[in-house]
Formats: sequence, structure tokens, C-alpha cells
Amino acid sequence: MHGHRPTLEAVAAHAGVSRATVSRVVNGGAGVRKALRERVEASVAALGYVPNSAARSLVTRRTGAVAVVIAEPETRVFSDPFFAQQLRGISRELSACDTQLLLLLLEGRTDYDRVGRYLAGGHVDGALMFSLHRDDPLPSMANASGLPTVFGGRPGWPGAEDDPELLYVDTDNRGGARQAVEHLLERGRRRIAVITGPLDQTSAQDRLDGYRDALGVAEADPALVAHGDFTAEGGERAMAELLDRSPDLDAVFAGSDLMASGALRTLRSRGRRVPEDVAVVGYDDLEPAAWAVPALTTVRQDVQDMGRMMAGLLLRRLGLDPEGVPSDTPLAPVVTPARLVVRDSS
Amino acid sequence: MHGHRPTLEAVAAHAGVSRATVSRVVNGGAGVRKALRERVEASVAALGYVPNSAARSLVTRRTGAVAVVIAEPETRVFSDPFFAQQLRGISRELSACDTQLLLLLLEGRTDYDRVGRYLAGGHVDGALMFSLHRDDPLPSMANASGLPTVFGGRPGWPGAEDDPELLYVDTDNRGGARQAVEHLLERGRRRIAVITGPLDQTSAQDRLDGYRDALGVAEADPALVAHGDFTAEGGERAMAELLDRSPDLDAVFAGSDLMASGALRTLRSRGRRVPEDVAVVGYDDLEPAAWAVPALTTVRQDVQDMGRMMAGLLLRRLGLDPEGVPSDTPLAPVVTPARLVVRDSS
DNA sequence: TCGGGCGGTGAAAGCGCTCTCAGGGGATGA
DNA sequence: TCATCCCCTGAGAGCGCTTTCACCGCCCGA
Repeated sequence: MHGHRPTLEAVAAHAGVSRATVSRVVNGGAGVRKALRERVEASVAALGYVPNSAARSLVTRRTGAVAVVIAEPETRVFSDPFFAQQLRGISRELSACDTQLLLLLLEGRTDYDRVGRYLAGGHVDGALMFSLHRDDPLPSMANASGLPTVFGGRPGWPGAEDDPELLYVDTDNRGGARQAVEHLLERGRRRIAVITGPLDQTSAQDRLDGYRDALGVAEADPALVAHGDFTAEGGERAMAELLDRSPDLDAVFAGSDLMASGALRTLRSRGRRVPEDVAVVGYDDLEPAAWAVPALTTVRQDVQDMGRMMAGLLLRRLGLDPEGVPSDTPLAPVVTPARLVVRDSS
Repeated sequence: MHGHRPTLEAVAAHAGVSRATVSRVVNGGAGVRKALRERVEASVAALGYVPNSAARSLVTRRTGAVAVVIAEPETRVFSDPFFAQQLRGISRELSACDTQLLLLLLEGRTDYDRVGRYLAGGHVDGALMFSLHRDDPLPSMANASGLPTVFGGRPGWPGAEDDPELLYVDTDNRGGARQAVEHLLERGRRRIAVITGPLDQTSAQDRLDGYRDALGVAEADPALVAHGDFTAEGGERAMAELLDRSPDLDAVFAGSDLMASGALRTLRSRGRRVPEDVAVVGYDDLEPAAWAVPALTTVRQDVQDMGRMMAGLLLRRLGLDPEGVPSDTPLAPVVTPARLVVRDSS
């Protein structure tokens, strides 16, 4: 197999030059006379030489790869278009800088060790982390190993906000949620329930806060609050709970489109019409929103762009200025706006 | 940052032993006296030593990582649950062998170079390739670089079948399609249309062949055949075409659930009732099938398990026998069965 | 004609790790 | 008590690459 991949040495011998010269040519050819460079290039092509990445990164201390770490089971990562979109933006930005994307998924508690070792082992130049819960050990692992890291969503662990080095990309969850609930109020709804995401994630907590803001209360009516986990099944269950507790509710704000579509299913099976009996608003504006029956009113955040920004931030942190970014832009967290999109469900 | 990661040397000095001993301990500790081993382990912990992967793989010629190459735009990869499931199986199998999964997506023609270089550069020990079209250059690139590779789906390029080394995992697409169409015939349908996937993929071609088998014809009625691209949008368009060409059709077999759900949308918008007016059968039995309204009759293939098998095949090819596999099992392509699942749409 | 400068090239020193090989010491058998 | 063997351990040679540093011509100005 890998049998006898030619080495620099071999190319040098073939071209009748030294290893140093070949190395220079392979890395751009600066400072090598044209005639020689062409001779070397011919040899490289003739032998089918490809640099050995291990040897190279051993000396350069760079790998040209970036890890995307998602602390969720594959089930969610791949069924939730949120990640898909995010990854898409990331992947696009990275490949523009010729950097490889490495996807690491953490499923169980035991994976933390493996991934921690991987990150610390110098396999990657930096990391992008998502979907972290408040007590997740990953950030401190990354921090301990000194790996440059950018987070998706505002980190929620204690003291996170005080770290001036901290880099993240978030969206205005609180404002978006407020818009959603205000919209329901304008539609004349009065018993508005909420289905939250896991509250140890800032995005879920912020959306709940936005709900409270809109209603002008400091504490939500417990009968109108149910907790989901950002999945459709969770939304289905939460909606059932809500209907049991508050049969008179006339609207529900779900913390994600997936949960909203789950809620839709429960409502349908319980014979409630949407939006006549119960208005539904989701969050994210991903595919399931537009496809749901009826099409979901939701809060739009440009997830793909957020992914792109995360990657951009990291690349700049690594000193690989992505094109189109003035190099004097300060390296700081980014918060993008959210916007209500009204469809048929409200 | 990576500032001063301790090296083997440092640990050796700290523990008062030689590099060789530390290396042995780090790699399992075989052949090192217990007392010494514990001393070394303490030093490793005290210094927070993590082996440098580049140095290690430079000498071992192994990276502990495997690439999954998908020649489809991210859009599809992440919105099509097919890949999600497949990846899930793969990821599960790989992590059992402590092997990292590296996801490489090819979007445009230009990505081929980058990925080709990456694969040839020794970043990974092997590759898993999916969703290849007949003239895809990737297999020959992998072959040229001698990278052990397992394919998802029976490869369709000329001469592929003759390669005794070729490893792939496929499902009985032809048989599954035949079952689907026979089922429609049993239901009394007579004008059965088909929406194919891209015919330069063997899976799509095989499913079309199965359709013909069931109908007992050598060539399908062109008015009843439309081509999609395995996406929901494609299914939507194809269904519209079919209705225009053959308004009298009473059933449609779609080459994937996603295309079937697109077809469902078109049928709904054209006012055809499913299954009363038109029966619909999909293929794959992934989430969209069960969720569709009405729930889709479809052909089940255990995609996740296929992923697992692909990974298993590759690991064995790499000499990392996954647990539970008798080591004398011959290394050969696998074809899994397909089974009809009847739901509401037919 | 000669000295200084400069662009281009090669020799060689590692990067951090694994692994072979040789040697040292303790235990064992006579 | 001495020789033999075996178990551990350490020294050292690379893995393939980058990069510094010294050097060799060559061209220029004087």
C-alpha cells in the first residue's frame, strides 16, 4: 500500500538538487531560480511526490486542520438542520483558507477523554465548539491545552463573560424570542405557553427570558412552561404536557423549529387546529419550519452565516486572515440579529 | 499557546528514566516493571504530558484517523438523513476502535484537488467513500495513492466488478424496488410511474431495474419515468412532470423517501389524494418516511448498520480487528437485504 | 583589477517519537 | 559459589521535513 511513497530526498536526487531546494519549491518556490524550479517541479510530477504531512507538521507545528466539536449525539447532530447549516458555513470558510474540517462528535461521557486527548495531541490547530452545556468540561480542557477555540453560542459557565480572550458567535436570542411573543400578543393571544430548550444552554435560557420580557413578567406562569431538548420528540412531549396542564392555552412559542414541529404533531393528534385554536411560533427558520403543515411562523437567524463567522474568527486567531476581512478588525465576539418570519401557523 | 508542551524527554527527565521507558509506558506499559511504570505515570500526570501525534505518526506510519469522503454538496449531506444514519453507524464503529472520523465534503470540481492531496498526504489511514457517480475521479486517486478504501454502494465505474480487492457495502436495491412495485401491483395499481435517482449511481439504476423486473418489461414506458436527484425538490419537480405527461397514473414509486415526500407535496398541491388517487412508495425508510402525511410506504434498508459494516470492513483491512468479528471472516463486499414496510401512502 | 554585496544553493541540525539492539543485574540451577 | 538465562532498561538511529547558516559565484562599482 503506502509502499514507497517518494520522499523529498528522492525528488532531490531525481532533480539533481538538494532537499532544501525541493522543499523550497514545494512550498511556493520563493528564492529558487526559474530554471531549477521547473526542473524540480518536473521531478515532483514524474515521481508523484506528495509531502508527508506528519513530518511537515512535526517541524512547522501546524496541521492545517481545525476541529469542530459537537457535544451531542449523532442522532441530533445529523437530524437537526441547525448543525447542518452551521457546518456548512464553517466548511465553506475553512476551505477558502485551505484548512481541513475535522468533525468530532461526543456521544457519551466516555468520549470526553478521547476527544480531549485528541485536541491536546496537536492534531488540530484550533477548535470550534458547539452546543455546550453549562458544566461541560470541554472548554476548560481546550483552555488547559492552550488550543485556540471559538464557541458557537454565548458560553454560560461561571466567569465566562470575564474572559477577555473568549471568542464566540451568538445570535440575539432574547430579542428574537421577544419579537415572537409580541407577535402572538398582537394576534390577540392571551394564554401563551412556551416550550424551552435545555436551560443549561444560554440560547435556551435567553429565549425564555425574551418570552418573559414580552409578557412583562419576572417569572413565567409555571403552568405555561414546559421543557424540551430541542428535538421534535421533546416538543411533542412538552406540548402534550402543556395541553394537560393548561387546556385553555391559545398559543405556544417553541424554542426551536424542531420542537415546534413536534408540538404541531401533538396538536394535530389532539384535534386542535393551528392557528385557529392554537397559534404556534418556532425558532431558527430552518427547513422544517417552511415545510411544516401549516408552515411555521418562526424567528430567523442566519445560521450558516454564523458558522462562517465562527470559522472566520478562528482563522484570524490562527493568523490565517480570511480574505475580505480587513486585518485591523478587532478579534471579538459577534452577536447577530434575529428577525421574525410570519407564515401560516400564527 | 502550545507554548511548551512537555515532550517525552521532559517526562523521562522528571521520572529519572530514559525516553524509551516513558514511550513504553505511554503505549501500554508492556515490559516495564510495575514500580517504574507507576513512577513514569505519575510524571506523565504531573507534567500533563500528551504525545505529539505528528511525531508519532511520522515513525509509526499510522494516523489513527479515517476519512469519510462524500461527493455531494453539504446541503444534501446534512439535509438527507441517509448520510446522517450512515455516518452514525460509521462513527460508532470507529470510536470503538479508537479511530477518529474525518469528514471531507466535496462541493465543487475544484475540491477534488484539495481532497486528493489530503488523502495522498498521509493524513489518514484509510477512506470511506460515498455517493460516487460513475465517472468520479476519486476512486482512481485513492487507488493511485494506495489508500485502503471501502465504498458505500456498489461502484459503477468500468471494470470495478473485476477488481478482487474492491470492498463495498451495498443493499439489494433491485430486489427492494421489485418488492415495492409488486406491492403496488397487488394493490391493483396499473399505471405505476417511477421517479429515479441520478442514473450514474448504481443504486438509482438498480432501483429502476427492479421496477422493470416487477412490471416484467425490458424497457419502461418513457411517459411513466421521471428523473430526480434524490432530493425532495427533485421529487417535487419529477412528480409534476409525470402528472403532466401521464395524468392517469395511479401510483408512483420514488427512488428515495426524500423524493417521495417531494412527490407527496406536488400531489397535494395538484389535488390528488394519497393513496386513494395515487399510491406512493418511497425507498430508504428514514425519518421523512414515517413523518410524512400520509406516512410513507417504503423499502427499509438498515442504513446505520451499513455504515457500521463499511467502517468494520475498513478497520479490518487496516488490521484493526473490530471486536466481535471472527478474524477469519474473509474480507469481501457485503450486500444487505431490503424489506418493504407498508404504511398509509399505498 | 580587486573588494564587497547579493541571490541562490547545499549541508546539517533538529522537530518528538518509536523501536532495535546491546548490556546490566538478579534469579536460577548445578 | 559460579555460569546461564531472562527480564528490564537505556543508548541511539532514524521517520521526512523545514530552516538556519555558511558558502559559492557572479555582478557591480571603484
